[in-house]
Amino acid sequence: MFELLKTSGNARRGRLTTVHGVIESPFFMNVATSAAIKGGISALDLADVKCPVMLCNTYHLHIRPSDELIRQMGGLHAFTKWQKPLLTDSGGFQVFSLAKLRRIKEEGVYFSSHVDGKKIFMGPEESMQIQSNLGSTIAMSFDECVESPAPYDYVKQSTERTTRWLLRCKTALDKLNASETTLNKNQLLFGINQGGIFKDLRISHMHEIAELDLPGYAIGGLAVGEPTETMYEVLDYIAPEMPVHKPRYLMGVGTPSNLIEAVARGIDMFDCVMPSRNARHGTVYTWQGVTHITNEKYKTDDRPIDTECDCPVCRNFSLAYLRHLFKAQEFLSGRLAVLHNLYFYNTLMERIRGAIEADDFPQFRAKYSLLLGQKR
RNA sequence: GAGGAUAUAGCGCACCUGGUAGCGCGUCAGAUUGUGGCUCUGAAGGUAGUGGGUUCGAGCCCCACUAUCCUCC
Repeated sequence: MFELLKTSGNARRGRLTTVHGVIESPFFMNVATSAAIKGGISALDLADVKCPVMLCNTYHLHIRPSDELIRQMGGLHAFTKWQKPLLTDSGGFQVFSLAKLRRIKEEGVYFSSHVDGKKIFMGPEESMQIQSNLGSTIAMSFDECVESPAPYDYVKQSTERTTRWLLRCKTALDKLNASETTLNKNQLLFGINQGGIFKDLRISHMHEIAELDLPGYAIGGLAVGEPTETMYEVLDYIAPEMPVHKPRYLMGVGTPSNLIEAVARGIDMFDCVMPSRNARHGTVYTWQGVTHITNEKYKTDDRPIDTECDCPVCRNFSLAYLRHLFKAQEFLSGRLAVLHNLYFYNTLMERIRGAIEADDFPQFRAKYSLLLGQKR
């Protein structure tokens, strides 16, 4: 159940209630692809970085260790010891971005595993079965994420197929949720809007999937190569077409600036590999902009990453120490930088929520939207 | 003590029959958007161990010295 608590312009402050707990929105989901946040972070660390939702990947977990195994171990919550809400991706995006030799048919996608080349078939029913086995709080529908740019005719054909796949997803998950042996009988299905950067396809697709009255809706197929301004234009016209009383999830986005700008356009949920991937490569976020830990200027810098940050890393370690860890390729470098970046992202969302509540969001946006994208 | 080999960027190497030096790693800087612990882009950095000779011209050919390595006694 989603409650819309307050708005500020198009920005929304809401609350999503699930069987695994209540989530205050807007929020950012922390990506744990293979049931672990890369960088050596376990579910036990996530409270320290104020993580509201963990996101795991259907595609990866299906291949290894397999969803059947995870189900046998009691589902993802029991397996990972994460007790709060958990979202699973559908596998759609990975099939299109990682898998080799894929063939898209009406029934689904045939592809080879990126791990061992094994031939795999995944369609809407398979994706739902896998996510049901994983027992996540929120399951995402199986879609095709079309790369950008793509020709209009192909996007149209693909989007229509994604609609048909969504119907099959709903039928399949309803059936699974009704089964006595299902781990999470309250598993929620979110639909995904596609349509590339074509306004008429985006809007007609949104209207079609909204008719299913699903518990939430996502916008897919953005931040896949198009200019940032184009992504904002799509949000400008698609968000008003989305159900008001359902959470809106912009998939795979983005930079701190992207999050602020998307919230300003009415988005409630995000996920992105950026804070964790960049952290592992030495790029960290601060309230004065992004910076590279490995820069020589930090060689003897005794200050924390961000003097305004009170994360466990900034309370204890200096830039000089972190730079050393990166140069020495110590495993700890990634772990500490990831903890900081996740704390930063989750705190950013917390401050956005606070700003909307305090009727201060326009000022917050004006102050930070540009600043957070700049180099410190 | 004798014989042989090598000396070129911080490190490891290349430059074919002599025409004023390239590569990898590292360093420095920048990318990175539903994560294959990646990947990509750009920059700085050497006048070739030292001295001399041959030549219009030497990293390359010759001599001496120095250093290092290998083998033998």
